[in-house]
Amino acid sequence: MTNKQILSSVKDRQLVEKRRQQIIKAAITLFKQKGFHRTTTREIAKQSGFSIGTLYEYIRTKEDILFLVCDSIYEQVKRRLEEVIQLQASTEDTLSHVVRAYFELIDDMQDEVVVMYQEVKSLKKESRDYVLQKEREMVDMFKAMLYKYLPYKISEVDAELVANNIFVQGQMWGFRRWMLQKQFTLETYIERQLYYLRKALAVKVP
Amino acid sequence: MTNKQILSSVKDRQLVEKRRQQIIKAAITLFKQKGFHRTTTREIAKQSGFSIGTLYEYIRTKEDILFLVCDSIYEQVKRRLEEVIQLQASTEDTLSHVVRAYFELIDDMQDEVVVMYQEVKSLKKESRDYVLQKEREMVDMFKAMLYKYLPYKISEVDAELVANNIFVQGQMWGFRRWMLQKQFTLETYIERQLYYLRKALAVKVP
Amino acid sequence: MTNKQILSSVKDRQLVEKRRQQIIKAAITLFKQKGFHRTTTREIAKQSGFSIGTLYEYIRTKEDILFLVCDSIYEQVKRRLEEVIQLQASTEDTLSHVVRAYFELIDDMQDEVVVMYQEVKSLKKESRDYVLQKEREMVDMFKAMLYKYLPYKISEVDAELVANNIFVQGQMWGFRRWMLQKQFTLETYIERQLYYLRKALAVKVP
Amino acid sequence: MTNKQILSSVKDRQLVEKRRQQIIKAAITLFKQKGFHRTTTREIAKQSGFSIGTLYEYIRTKEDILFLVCDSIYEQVKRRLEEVIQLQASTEDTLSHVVRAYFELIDDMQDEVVVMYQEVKSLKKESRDYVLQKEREMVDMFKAMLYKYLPYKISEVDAELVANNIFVQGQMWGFRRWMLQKQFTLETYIERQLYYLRKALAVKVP
DNA sequence: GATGAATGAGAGTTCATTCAT
DNA sequence: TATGAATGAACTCTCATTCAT
Repeated sequence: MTNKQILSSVKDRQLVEKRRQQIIKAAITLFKQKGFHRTTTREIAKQSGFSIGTLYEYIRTKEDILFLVCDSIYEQVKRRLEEVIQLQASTEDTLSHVVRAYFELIDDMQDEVVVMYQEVKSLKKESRDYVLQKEREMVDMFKAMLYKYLPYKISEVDAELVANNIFVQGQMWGFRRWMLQKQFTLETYIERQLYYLRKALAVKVP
Repeated sequence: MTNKQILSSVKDRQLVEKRRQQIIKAAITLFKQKGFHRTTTREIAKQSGFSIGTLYEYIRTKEDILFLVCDSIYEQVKRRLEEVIQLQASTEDTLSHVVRAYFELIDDMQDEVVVMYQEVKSLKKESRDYVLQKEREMVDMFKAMLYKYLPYKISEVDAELVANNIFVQGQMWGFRRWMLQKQFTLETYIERQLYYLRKALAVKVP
Repeated sequence: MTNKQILSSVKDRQLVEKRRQQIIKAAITLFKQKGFHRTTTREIAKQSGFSIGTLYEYIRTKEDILFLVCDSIYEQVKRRLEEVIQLQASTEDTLSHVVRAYFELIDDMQDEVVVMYQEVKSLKKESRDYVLQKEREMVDMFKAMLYKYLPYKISEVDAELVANNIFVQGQMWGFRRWMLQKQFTLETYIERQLYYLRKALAVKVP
Repeated sequence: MTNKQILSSVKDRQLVEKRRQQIIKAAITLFKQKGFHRTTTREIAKQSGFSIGTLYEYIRTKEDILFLVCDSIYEQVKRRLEEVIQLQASTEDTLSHVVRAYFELIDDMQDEVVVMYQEVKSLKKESRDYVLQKEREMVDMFKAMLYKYLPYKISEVDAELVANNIFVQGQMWGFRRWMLQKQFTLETYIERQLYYLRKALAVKVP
């Protein structure tokens, strides 16, 4: 799965993987600055450290690059979120720990996250659906946590809502920096969001 | 303010205003379908009902159109939000009423809202800042409401946070339709968000 | 029919016609020198006397140019052949007159004819079929003449064969110059071909 | 002669010959489908069964491949024509036999012949002249036959004309299939062409 | 001898913008 | 004011050819 679906004329699977990481890294840097549409394939090639011809040995169209980028970021975020959940799995107040870890993760991958949310919509339906599936899965992780760690039974609809709220509040930290950063550090942001989350969920932990 | 800053070679102020409304309407229709970058000025002219030459009598660059569109939408949303606040100003549980009205407004202007949030980032810094100022003002309206109607004194930081949360939950209804619509109608969405909002704010109203 | 099927973004029909004649003329000149594939659209634009952008206001793809060229040449050859037939319609030995006129016509349009036969095959099936239909019609004119002016009844199969032979002997004069021109002038070529044609058809005229 | 003039970095003469046969076979297959210009060297390498690198060990440019192909086909046609002439050399009505054999040969090598005539023009002058020399030689064979087997003395000019006509009528069977095949089988085509040829030449044989 | 990754000139095409009418 | 033909910079993508392994 993942990159596999994008054809490359180069046979060496390892090399393909390496080159694609270079492409992704370069593309994120550039998309961050000027967005997908204003970034040219030549610029991506140059930033990747090879020629335009070489770039096209590893992708077929410019859209492929966008897909690679979005897919890679979603995959990373999701993987890191999974790791966190696995680790925290037995602590008390796991909910808070995971939400905190999620917000930290977003902060850490800030640039990537911004790029991703700005550009997924430029993917054509098929690729977009594929990528958004991962978002669905992340929200589902939050739902699963709510079911598991809440001291009472939450309805499915409410779990869906709260999970989405958490998810979006994470994005918000990436996206609305320009508005939030005057008053919040990551730490205060997490702390206050958790405060209200616990109140909303009537969880009394720490 | 607003359009005034964009130069037009046509002198008749009224005509300028009329034509620009046509342009904005046409552009929103098209941006909704294909986004700003994939829409051509020719298409906008055609959809507006006049020639490409005429289009350029009322704007100077393609970016101007984007600015016109974003500015117009923000302005509308903001104006409608102000109206709502004015109207509801004396009811008990004004908070709920306004939030509800805001969510309904977003639902009503769904297409415009999506277009706006997808494309503001394509504006160059200066125009973007100008437009985002309106977003700041909207958030401030929510903050003002919290100060005014909450039965206790909320800290500025918390007001900022909650106002942003409300604001973003509105956007969320416009943006995350693909994820939410299986389980929510506008009514249930509003109802459940308000439920959690009240719990978080420890407001016990209805 | 003809050009009509190729879309142009320019509205003025007369202008379209005029510009396309320029394009056709330029393209023939260039195709003659280097063939379709080795000629660039930029070169065609330049030779046409306008910019690359303007070229693309009158055609959509490079293939369109090839179609325009082939179609135009076939149309001309066919039209001139029809005129000749009309004019000669009552003379005795009309057959010889028409064949002679046809050979002269080929000689006159030598460059065009060579270009046409070299490049039709590069058209995609649909366009090619459309153009070749005109060749079919020309052969049919010869067949019609054989039926009408031969002093005996020729079978359909034989009419088909002889008509094709005449047609191809015309092309041959355009195509095989490199081989024929050492020994033939147009006049001697026509004279000897007609000599053998009459013998083959057992027509004794002049 | 022949391939010898095309340089190869590989020393083993036999291997060169073997590889080139592979290349020629692959190229004909591909040129038949998409023509010379639309076929890439990579495709030729793949179809030949080796890598692009290896391909370039046996040729220097893409044009070399075209030359190899054209030359090889001309050589084959010519060789087979010579064999036929040798064999039939003593029969009465040799003329008919050879012409018949020539038409059958064309039918047999139809694909190759079509490829060849479509693409020779893409060779650069020098190579083209080299290849066309073989065509000259074939026409000369027909001329020689006319001198030898006609019961009267034919002028050189007429011999040239008739030889070319025969030659072109052969090509015609390869090239104008789309027009001829509704009414002719190879057999009827040969039979009717011979019928008219004999009448034209006033040969009364069978 | 064989391989295939790398190269980059160059091709076709688009589209924001201008300006004469 | 309105029009739309003209422009050309800029973009994506291809492919013949090379060369280190």
